[in-house]
Amino acid sequence: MSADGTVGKACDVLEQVAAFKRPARFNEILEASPFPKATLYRLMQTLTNQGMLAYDPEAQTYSMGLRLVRMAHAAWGQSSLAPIAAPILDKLAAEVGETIHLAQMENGQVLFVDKRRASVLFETLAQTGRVAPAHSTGVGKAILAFMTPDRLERALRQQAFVKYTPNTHDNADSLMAELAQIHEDGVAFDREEHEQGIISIAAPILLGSGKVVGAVSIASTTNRNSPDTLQAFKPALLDATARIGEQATPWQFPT
Amino acid sequence: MSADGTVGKACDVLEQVAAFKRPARFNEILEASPFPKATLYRLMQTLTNQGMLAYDPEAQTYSMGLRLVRMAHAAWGQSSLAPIAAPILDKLAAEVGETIHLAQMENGQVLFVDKRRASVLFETLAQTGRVAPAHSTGVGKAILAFMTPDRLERALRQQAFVKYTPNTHDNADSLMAELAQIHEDGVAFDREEHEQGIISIAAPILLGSGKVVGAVSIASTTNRNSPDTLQAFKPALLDATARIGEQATPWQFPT
DNA sequence: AACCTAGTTCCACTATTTGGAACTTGCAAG
DNA sequence: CTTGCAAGTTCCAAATAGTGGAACTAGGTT
Repeated sequence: MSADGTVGKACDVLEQVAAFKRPARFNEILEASPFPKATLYRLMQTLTNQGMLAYDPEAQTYSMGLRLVRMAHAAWGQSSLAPIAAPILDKLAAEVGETIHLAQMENGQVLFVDKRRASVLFETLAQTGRVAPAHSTGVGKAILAFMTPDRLERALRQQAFVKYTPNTHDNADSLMAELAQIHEDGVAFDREEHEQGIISIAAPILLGSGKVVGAVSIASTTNRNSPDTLQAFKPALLDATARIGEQATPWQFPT
Repeated sequence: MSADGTVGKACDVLEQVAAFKRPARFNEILEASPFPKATLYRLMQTLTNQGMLAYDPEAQTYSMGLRLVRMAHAAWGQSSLAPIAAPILDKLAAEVGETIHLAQMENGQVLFVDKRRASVLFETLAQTGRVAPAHSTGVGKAILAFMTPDRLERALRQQAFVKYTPNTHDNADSLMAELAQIHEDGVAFDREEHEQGIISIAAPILLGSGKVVGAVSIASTTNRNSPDTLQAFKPALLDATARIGEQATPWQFPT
């Protein structure tokens, strides 16, 4: 994306490697990257012996380093809502018996920071850390609806409006209309806009100052629920987000 | 630690910020870092607008950026045993009803990659990503005991032999003696060596080639169990580690 | 109003990064 | 066996990007 000197390039490389969902060969990464061979090579060497990347000499592949995992652990504990929200999400999960997501915004994209799975117990990290587009998820819309106009504008400019299902918003205008309504209502619905058969109700997490810092959603399938029945969870959901908002100190995201 | 050009410094800065377990002021970080003010300042700016750090203008604090979380998610799927081991750990957890850890080695330190909590359901990521010393944990010793001599030597050179409890090994010799015995026995015990009241039984995960890539432990408290009763879990544990080892492709750690 | 201290900017100096090209490996086809 | 090709690695002079001392600004304190 941008080019902030060497460090910026290093970050780009990390991102590239992350983009392969498996360990990748040097050449694969080279092809996907804008850097000349020698440059990329040196960068990857540096990152490798910093522990940010891991190189397997036998398979000649690079993957993300464990040092990164350790740092991310710190990140999770520090800059995210997750640790504050955890007990509240536990309680909410127990109450509603559905899958719950906690999300934050990272430049126009929804980042899932934590979740509670209804029945099957684990897999937490597997979903946590995943990114979804803002315009087609309950949490995304809940966050957008409560952003300040300028932040909203910036976020929307980065939207691609990919049409995942027939219900997905495919332009800014229809989305904006819904956002206004969400703002009034206090909760957002995902009516199979991201995935066929999956619906959710979501509410923003607001700081005392009124700043949105994230959102919580209760998701279900069309088999078990409809948007109308999800409506029943609204009080519990709003209670949870309010409590998280109260407890959140405003170490939130920049810009 | 080491100095690999700008990127190395950037990593050091990230580590510094991570070391504070809360968002930190510029000056706090400055004091803890070897870099001059201007240099640190520029580095942190770069990292911030790369999303590796997050800056809160209101509180004037830095914390780890969400971009790291996203990358770590990739790391989890790529370079760790976790996705392969997940179903097997689930089964093991159900069988033994105790807390289970999955760990990998990162230059002399044990990194917890995944866990299953006996009773309380969640908190997964909270522990996942944490680092513990190798000489005083079941998983650590299980891994060390099956390393090749040269890797072992390198790993031990980085050990500090901190004495956490009266039972902790405080020198290489006593540790080596136990490692030999563990190698023979196939499992390692942690007899309150890291934390008073916590014991565990651990077994290494071996690749077909015989290379250790990690370890699994079953942990309990002295109230509920003793090393002797943990012994009863040995078959289930060995079965689990064997199965993980079979399925693991050798994208493992470098050097 | 004078005085700190945390945070930010400046800028000449220099060390680091750059990347084209040449070299090495390892394997596969002739 | 040797020729050819592709992946990976090293070189080095040119130039860019990083350095850090010092000077500046903001905002709070005595």
